[in-house]
Amino acid sequence: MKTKSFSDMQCSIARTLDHVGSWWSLLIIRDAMMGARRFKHFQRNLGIAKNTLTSRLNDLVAGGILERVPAADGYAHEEYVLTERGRDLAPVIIALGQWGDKWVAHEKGPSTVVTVRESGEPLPRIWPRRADGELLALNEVGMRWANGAGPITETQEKEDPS
Amino acid sequence: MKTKSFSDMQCSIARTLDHVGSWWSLLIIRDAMMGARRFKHFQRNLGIAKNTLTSRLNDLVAGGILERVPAADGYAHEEYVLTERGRDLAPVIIALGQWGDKWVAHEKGPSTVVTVRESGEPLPRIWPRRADGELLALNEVGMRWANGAGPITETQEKEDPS
DNA sequence: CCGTATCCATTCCGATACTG
DNA sequence: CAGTATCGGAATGGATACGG
Repeated sequence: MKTKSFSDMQCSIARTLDHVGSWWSLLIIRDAMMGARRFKHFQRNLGIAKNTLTSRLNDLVAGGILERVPAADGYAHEEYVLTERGRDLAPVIIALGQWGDKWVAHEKGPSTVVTVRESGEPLPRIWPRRADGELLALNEVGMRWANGAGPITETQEKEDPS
Repeated sequence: MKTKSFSDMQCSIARTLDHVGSWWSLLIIRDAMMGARRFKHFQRNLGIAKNTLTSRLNDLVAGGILERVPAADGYAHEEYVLTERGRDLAPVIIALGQWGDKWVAHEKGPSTVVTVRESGEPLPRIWPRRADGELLALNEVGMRWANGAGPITETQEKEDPS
């Protein structure tokens, strides 16, 4: 991000963060998922400065998250639409939103609502599941370094206590 | 974040982003999920400057994501452990990692592996599902503003082309 | 080992004015 | 409407030296 780029880290999370770019990027992606396609949509919804928005949009296009396409209705301007790469960020966006709804909700309630379209009910929490769809407890999820080492609840070392 | 705080936005995503603080925060949380508990763990794993690490850790503690606890082994130092609030960020972390694995993988492969502990197999993709666990296509997921307005694939307006 | 205190470089962002 | 150009302020992050 700032001084050091994360893109050379051998860590998918860091590489993703480096790619997405900044917090504004995620909010722009959220708005794109909500249907925003035009410069003025993003600008109005987010209250972001125009030059900043230009910069973020360019980054997202360069990163293959957004794509510039001619306006479908025949007008002169171009529009910004999510690529497959960008749509694939939906779980990240939704998970962020669900965490916020649960832990840092606004007193006036959430501004966006995510539902199962078929039933109209709120989308179940995005959460680790088994292949058959069963929810997993966190201690049933194994996180380890690719080179071996310990599970989520243990430290990676024996030696050298303080 | 920078100049403007997102915390007053009526948007769970923005509020979450504001809470988490910075990219380093998410990497620190990832490490904590991997079992890191001590200052030196984070510092070594992330290659982060000490003062920056101090600052981020303090923010995370203040935000209720991490908790300072006495070292379990009786040594003088304290350790940092995830709160429930922090553990609840697991879906975000995992989703970020999965996106990175898919789209911006490192040539040497991912550095961390997430599995179903029971079977040892890779964790299925974190993705929106119905209550019964069935995967949803993105167009089966409804995203709308809380005050009404259109679905994910439509713009929010009729007026004012150009 | 775990920080804290300075100092400094880079980046991000916002406000404003201006162009096609 | 959709940017671009310039400016300045703020936050992030790194290096280093120092204390508990």
